[in-house]
Amino acid sequence: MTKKPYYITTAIAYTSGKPHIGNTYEIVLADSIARYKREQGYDVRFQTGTDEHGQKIEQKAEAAGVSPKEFVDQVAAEIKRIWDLMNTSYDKFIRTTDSDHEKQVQKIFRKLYEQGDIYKGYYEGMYCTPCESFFTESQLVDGKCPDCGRPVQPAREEAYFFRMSKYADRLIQYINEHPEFIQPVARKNEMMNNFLLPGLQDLCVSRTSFKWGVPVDFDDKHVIYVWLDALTNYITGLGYDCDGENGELFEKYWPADLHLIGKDIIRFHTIYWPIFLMALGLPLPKQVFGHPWLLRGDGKMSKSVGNVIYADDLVKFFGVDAVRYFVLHEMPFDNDGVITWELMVERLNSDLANVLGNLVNRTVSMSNKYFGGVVRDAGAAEPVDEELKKVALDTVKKVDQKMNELRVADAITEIFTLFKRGNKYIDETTPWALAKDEAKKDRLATVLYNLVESICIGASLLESFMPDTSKAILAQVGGEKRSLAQMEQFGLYGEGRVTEKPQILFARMDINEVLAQVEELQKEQAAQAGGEKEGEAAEAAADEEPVIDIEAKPEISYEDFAKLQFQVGEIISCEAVKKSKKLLCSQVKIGSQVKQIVSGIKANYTPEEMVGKKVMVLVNLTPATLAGVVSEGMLLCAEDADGNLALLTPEKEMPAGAQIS
RNA sequence: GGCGGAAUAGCUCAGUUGGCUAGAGCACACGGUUCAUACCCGUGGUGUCGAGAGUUCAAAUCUCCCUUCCGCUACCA
Repeated sequence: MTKKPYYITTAIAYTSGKPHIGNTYEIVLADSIARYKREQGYDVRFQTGTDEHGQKIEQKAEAAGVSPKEFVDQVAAEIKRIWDLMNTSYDKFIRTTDSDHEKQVQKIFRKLYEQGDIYKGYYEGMYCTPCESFFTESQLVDGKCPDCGRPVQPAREEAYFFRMSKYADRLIQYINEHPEFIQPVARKNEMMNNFLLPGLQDLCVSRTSFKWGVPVDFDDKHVIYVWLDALTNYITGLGYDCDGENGELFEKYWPADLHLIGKDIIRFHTIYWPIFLMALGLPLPKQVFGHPWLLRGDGKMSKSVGNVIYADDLVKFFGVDAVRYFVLHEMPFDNDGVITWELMVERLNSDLANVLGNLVNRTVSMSNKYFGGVVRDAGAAEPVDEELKKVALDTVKKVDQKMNELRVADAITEIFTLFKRGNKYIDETTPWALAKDEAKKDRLATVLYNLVESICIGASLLESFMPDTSKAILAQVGGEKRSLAQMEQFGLYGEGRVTEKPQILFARMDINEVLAQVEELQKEQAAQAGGEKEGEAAEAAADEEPVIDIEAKPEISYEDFAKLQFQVGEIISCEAVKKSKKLLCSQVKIGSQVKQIVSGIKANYTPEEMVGKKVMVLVNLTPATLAGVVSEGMLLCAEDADGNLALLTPEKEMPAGAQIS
């Protein structure tokens, strides 16, 4: 009998730095699903890997004084090390710098170009520099920018674009006919309403502003931009060949059953990726699941604060399986989950140590004490046993059902319900009381047998989620790992022995001690981050603050620059713009006049704190109306990669109206 | 601004097509127990099911409206 194939992938991790716990969640989740599918009898192919191109990496490598390849080799090795540390059972770790991948990406690009899906676009006459937007001819209004009405400018940049609109209707149809394609379903509406139904924009698929990428082989000024390079890993990793010489793996496993990705890249996986596949004449993946994030409960993670949680630190504290348990259990299906040190210690103590660890411990302990470690069913059944058996067998079914819905957290909860039932069974049967009566020896043996049998079932189910713990439990109770089919009945254990002494599976931890250690760790981390900022770039560039890349604009002449009039302005009053989430409206004193200026900085500044600030103002900008309010200039701001804004202010006291040049 | 989602116990959440005294886990309190990792078992909730109105024999559930939060998106001079 041939097994049914099942192909599951994670997103490939960007090799700009060490992955934190949020990245790690995805691989552990995928691993649990992959392991469970194997249990279900599928022939599973599980692929993960790294996305290694781009300007950010080019710049980081330069800062570190190494070549981009050396840089990504190091980071990719680190990522792989953490994936291995987490005991994940991937079959293939693909890197986008793998030569066979790069070769295929080039071939794919060429093929799409030759069949007309990719075209070379020029910004000439269609680029509005102030709006930083590229428009097609049809979008222009009277030959001018449809947004601001100003003339569009000829630009010297060229780029390749993918004709997305050509396939939009087919994609809409596919999504409508396959309601399970985008998970959770709420995301489907977002994609439809925001992108597909309003009309898809063509996607820029090449860059000339950096070199670290796969070159377009017929036009080597260009490198192939991220999505065409990164997304295709799912097929190149199987040996896809665009000339039709596909490897066996591809024929067997494509289309993918599940792309597991973070919710931030759903758009690329549910719109661009399917369209690329359509263009290549390939079937689409069956399902894309955009999982939520695991966040810290006490604020955003930040290296400078030192509260970034890394998987290997967690493993040092709690061990691999405990960490796997945390991330899988705390992550709900469609909302962001929260993770804190307190929560982890609580889960460790109550679920892992008290419920599971202690159940195994007391069972092993009693078997040794009363029967010298021998476990066998003496046949002295009582009605109370039936309920335990029922819960055990039901748990198997419930776990299966939850896993088929990808409800991994719920599946684990079901297993722990069985362990809890085991503890209750001990109280119901009071083995220590039975032990006092020689006539009840058989009953005592049967009780312990039922316990061991239940534990074997629970431990076998646990394999997909906590593989080492599963093994450790089975070893302690002298049981064999069961297949799903073997868990349709209760009583397969036969006769066996438990280990001589119970091993502590999970030691309880004291929250205060943990927090004290965490504090030490955070100090170290913050100190390290501080050190890096002071310029020890070569040493630890991978952990530095992010490099900011923005699109390079064409060079301008001094004359162009001289057209811009900057002056210092003083904000004399400021209020939020109604009808807008991001805009503040300021009255700005510039020399003897006062201008009203609207700025999109509400997320970073309150109206109160704006007042009194001296800021840099672009004064001679054509007035425009924003959210119904006239704006007569622009406040200059710096912006980081996360969109945080900082107003530019004169470094020394300057009067309002002072010229800036 | 557009589209969508959410609001239930101290905390995290479940509540299927409207139907009995609204549930689970954690935390907390008390009781029991002693095989066990100071553990386990049991008991304990006056929760205006976000506010208001409506439909119905019956609403956490359906409709309308309001408030607050969140997601995606647009705008952000």
